[in-house]
Amino acid sequence: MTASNPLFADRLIAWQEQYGRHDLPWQVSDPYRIWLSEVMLQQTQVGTVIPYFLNFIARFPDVAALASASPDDVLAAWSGLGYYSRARNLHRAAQMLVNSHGGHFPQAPEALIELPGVGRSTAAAIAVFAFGARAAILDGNVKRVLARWAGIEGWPGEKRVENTLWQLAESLLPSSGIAGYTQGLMDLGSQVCTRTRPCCGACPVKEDCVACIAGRQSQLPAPKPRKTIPERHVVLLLIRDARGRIFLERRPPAGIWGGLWSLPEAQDTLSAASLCACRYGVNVDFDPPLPDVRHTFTHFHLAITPLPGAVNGAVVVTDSGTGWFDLVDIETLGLPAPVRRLLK
DNA sequence: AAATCGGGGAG
DNA sequence: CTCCCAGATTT
Repeated sequence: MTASNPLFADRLIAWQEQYGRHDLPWQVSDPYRIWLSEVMLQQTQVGTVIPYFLNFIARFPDVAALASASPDDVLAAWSGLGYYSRARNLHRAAQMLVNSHGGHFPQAPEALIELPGVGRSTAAAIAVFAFGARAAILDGNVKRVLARWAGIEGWPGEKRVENTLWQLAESLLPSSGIAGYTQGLMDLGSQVCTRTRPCCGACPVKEDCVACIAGRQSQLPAPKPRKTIPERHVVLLLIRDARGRIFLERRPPAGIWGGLWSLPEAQDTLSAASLCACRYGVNVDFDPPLPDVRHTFTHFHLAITPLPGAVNGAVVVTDSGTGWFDLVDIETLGLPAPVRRLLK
């Protein structure tokens, strides 16, 4: 049902006609402008591309003009867009078109993909918009739309996930109205099915969207797995009083270990004493730090430096967010696992 | 500060 | 094949 639902394309086409974009400067029949826009849009947003596009076609109105331009002039027209290999590839491709294709664009995606700077998705987009070919695109917007609609798990940068998405994209193609459908996918991804806070109320395929139905819009598509999990470091203070009790502090309600009793936390070993005096009104003599303890969370590593110390003199009365506890009582307290381990 | 984006090129 | 990069922009 999902992989071959004809209604998906029909709803998208109808939505695009009413709500999609129809007046972009590259929504023309000229393959040159379509190609140029697709390359510019590869890593750059529509709003940024428009002025560059207009300037570019003013300077280089067709393939022949671009092919005969100097590399410096092409780069100059590209300056500010970034990813300058796109401009160099564009220039090379224009010369290939003039020298090997009589200045005309080949129509098949398999031929278009031979041009430098044109990959599978860009080749399909050109073939669709310029020649009405029945081909699937898969850019970032489309990946997001399809991953959400079909509930495809995993990070789309992963080969397996990307293959699944390509397969799905091919299977959803309509038998007619390919240009409106393709434009609709792009428009939906950029205007409705946005990365954060998608406007699902305005979506034409919300009725059978897995992410929308399950409320999993923020989880699909899965984000890129962090290669290096961030490393954070804290100093946890093991403060004892004369009776051997340990000083604990209740953590703020939100954030890590929210609301749990925990050891006081310092930025570093040097600032610990002044922190205790200032914040808790106690004078603490600290011993040398104990060896670090590592604890791994889902999204970061935490290196804990345990810093033992003892209060000298009378203990000042504390507020309800802090307290002195006997080790036996600590057993029954809600403590973060690494803190509990530390206290043993 | 970290993620994003499609294609090319290196390994 | 599988990484890793380019760069401006967004979060």
